[in-house]
Amino acid sequence: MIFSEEILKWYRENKRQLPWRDTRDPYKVWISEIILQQTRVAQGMPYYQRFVAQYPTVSDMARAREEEVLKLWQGLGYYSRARNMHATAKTVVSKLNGKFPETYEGLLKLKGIGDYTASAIASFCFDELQPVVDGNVYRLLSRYFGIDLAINSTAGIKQFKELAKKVMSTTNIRDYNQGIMEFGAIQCAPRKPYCLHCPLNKSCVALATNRIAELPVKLKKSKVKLKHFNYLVVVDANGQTILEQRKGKGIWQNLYQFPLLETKEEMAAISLGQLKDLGLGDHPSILLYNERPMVHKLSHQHLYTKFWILRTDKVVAKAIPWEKLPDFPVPVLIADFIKRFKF
DNA sequence: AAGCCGGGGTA
DNA sequence: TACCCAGGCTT
Repeated sequence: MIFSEEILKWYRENKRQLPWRDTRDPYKVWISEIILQQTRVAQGMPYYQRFVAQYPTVSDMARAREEEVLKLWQGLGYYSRARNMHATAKTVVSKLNGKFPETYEGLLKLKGIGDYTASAIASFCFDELQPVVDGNVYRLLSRYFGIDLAINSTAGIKQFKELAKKVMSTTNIRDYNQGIMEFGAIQCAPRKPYCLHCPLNKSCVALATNRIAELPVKLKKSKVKLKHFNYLVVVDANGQTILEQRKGKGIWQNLYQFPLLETKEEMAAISLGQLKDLGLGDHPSILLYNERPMVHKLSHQHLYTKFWILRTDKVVAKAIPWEKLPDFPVPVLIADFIKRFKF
């Protein structure tokens, strides 16, 4: 049987019921695709439900404040997705009359929509003949066709896209694209795929040559960097604390955190001179909350973190009541501390 | 072309 | 642990 027919058949028999599969509304499909970038379905599902409930239309999202969108996104990671999503909602409303573009080319111009996401929305909503090539598709194609070209090299990206286009269905691109990703995710899983009862096992090159475990090939990723974070948790005379918004380029852009001292080495003690003009007076008490640094692991950084509790009998200007903290979008590292810290 | 950007699930 | 996830943007 033809490759695409096998995919479609398998999909009909094995598809999961997912809310964004019941609609052709590009707004909802778009939300689901942004959320699912580098994110498993199980992790993204509750976020999808919350975003659709909170913002039923693109106008609702466009009207929201970025902080509110980030708060709803809190815990999903890769926060540029949320910022770009919000910016695109505003663009669609202000420049496109509230309507999403209906072509791959048009969608590609929007912030946060790259080749994969433009192909997904164009094919799912408008039946445009564009193949989707996500991590699942790379894996399936590299194994089935026995291709050891690195999937994240420039040549690999180009070749896999061409191959995906060559083997795609031209009669039901919507189900086929959903199907090939589902097949890769469930049947052709990263480790221990179910080759024994795979409908493609008669013609899979990797299986025939015993290379399932070696494919796909991926270029090595850069090394993890170690950083030392010292958070200054102020407790003032009114039991209020200080939060600052992260600006600039790095991680957690536009999220909030306690005032931060980043150091080259682990810090043993804090002197009054390091308290960043927080307005704590001359005699705050300094207590180290965790003697052993907590290690917060991101994919590219390991953050060795200490929380320093700074109590003062002064009233600190612009301090925030502890009960207001849940209103602010914060990294998981900060949210976990807030949850555990009782003062 | 390579680096950067989160957090969580899985074997 | 190491790898991966319905990737995209910046340098």
